[in-house]
Amino acid sequence: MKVSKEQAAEHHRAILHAAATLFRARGFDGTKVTDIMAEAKLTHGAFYGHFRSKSELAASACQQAFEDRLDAWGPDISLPEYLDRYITPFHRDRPGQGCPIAAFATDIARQEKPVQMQFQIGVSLFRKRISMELAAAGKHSTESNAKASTILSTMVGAIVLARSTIDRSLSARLLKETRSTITKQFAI
Amino acid sequence: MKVSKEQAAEHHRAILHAAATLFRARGFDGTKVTDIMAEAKLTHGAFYGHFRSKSELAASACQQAFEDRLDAWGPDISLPEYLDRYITPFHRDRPGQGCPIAAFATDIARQEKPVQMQFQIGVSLFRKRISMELAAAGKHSTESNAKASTILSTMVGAIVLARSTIDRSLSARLLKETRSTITKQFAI
DNA sequence: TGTACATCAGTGAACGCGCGTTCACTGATGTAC
DNA sequence: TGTACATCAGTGAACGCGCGTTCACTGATGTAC
Repeated sequence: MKVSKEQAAEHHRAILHAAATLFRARGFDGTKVTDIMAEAKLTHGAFYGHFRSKSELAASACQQAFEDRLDAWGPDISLPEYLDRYITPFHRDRPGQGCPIAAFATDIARQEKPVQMQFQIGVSLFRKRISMELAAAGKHSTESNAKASTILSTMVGAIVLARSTIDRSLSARLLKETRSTITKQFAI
Repeated sequence: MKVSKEQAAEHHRAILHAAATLFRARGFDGTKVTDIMAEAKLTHGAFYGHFRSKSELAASACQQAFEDRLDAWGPDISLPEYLDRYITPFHRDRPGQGCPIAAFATDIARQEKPVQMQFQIGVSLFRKRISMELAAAGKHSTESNAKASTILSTMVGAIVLARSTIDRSLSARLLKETRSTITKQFAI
């Protein structure tokens, strides 16, 4: 049965949002089109009225995930504050709402080019933001790019490792240690 | 046609080796049983004479990959030397022979328990080794566990990020910057 | 404003391909005599 | 040492399930008069 144009647009957004969440939580291949549509309260057949293919959705959902994430890092949130939120069990346990870099890390290489492009753009924006924070706060702004790379690697690595560690207390310790070591080593 | 017991054992090893390589290079789900068997110069039907299932092979191959990797880090190789090899385009471009942590990072959560267990064991051994190197070389041995976590996160994060960066020169810069920042920050 | 009809978003059955797994068969191995 | 036969590793066709995608159909929307 047909629905109103507004309703259809709402559905489109719901599908994109469901995809951005599920892809991050279960991976691209681990998420079925039917799952996404069910999450959006629709049946799978309606999918192809909204997107040309699962792969096309993957690219849009990747972009969406980065957008949401960068929006959530408001300009009032400093790098130390952001790290305090990022390197946490809370973030570890919510991959669906979490950092797309950590979520798609190894999956992305096996996706089609358009998905990789979106990922690429997201990573660049993310690193730029870190670099800017370092430059704003610190003295040696020439080093801020290099430092940003290292800090980003550490952030992503910590979440990825924490997620793959079954022992929850060991996993939490890993996060805590990493967070405090960053503070000491980079003085942030 | 039947082959000798030695030949069969050789085939078993070949399958395991092919799996350890291909799983790292293309992921668990991205690698077909047929591909593994072809790499081992056999046909897919023979697989189930050697392993009960693809999943069982995944666990063995994961263990194998860690074993190979840790064996390659001989006792004569110091942490700085190991980092010089790890955080490189060479490593980035050879996931099949590379670090299983970086290769399986996000995949592992979607595998069956036995595979996760093997991964877990491997990560622990790896971190222990880093921690020992730090304790041996440094003064503050109480901090070496925490530092080891951070360094491991950074190593894994750097390779994962470098692999997902399409622009090769940007990717190489990221590695170079991360390697040198670690030296400065941790004095190693 | 009310009615008739064309449009088109959504439904759910069905298709088809890929891949893990099974199985009847083959023929070399290696054991029994 | 040589021969006959049972064993069993490997082969490749076939099975079956899952999942992305298609399609005929439905019925509410929204336009034309």
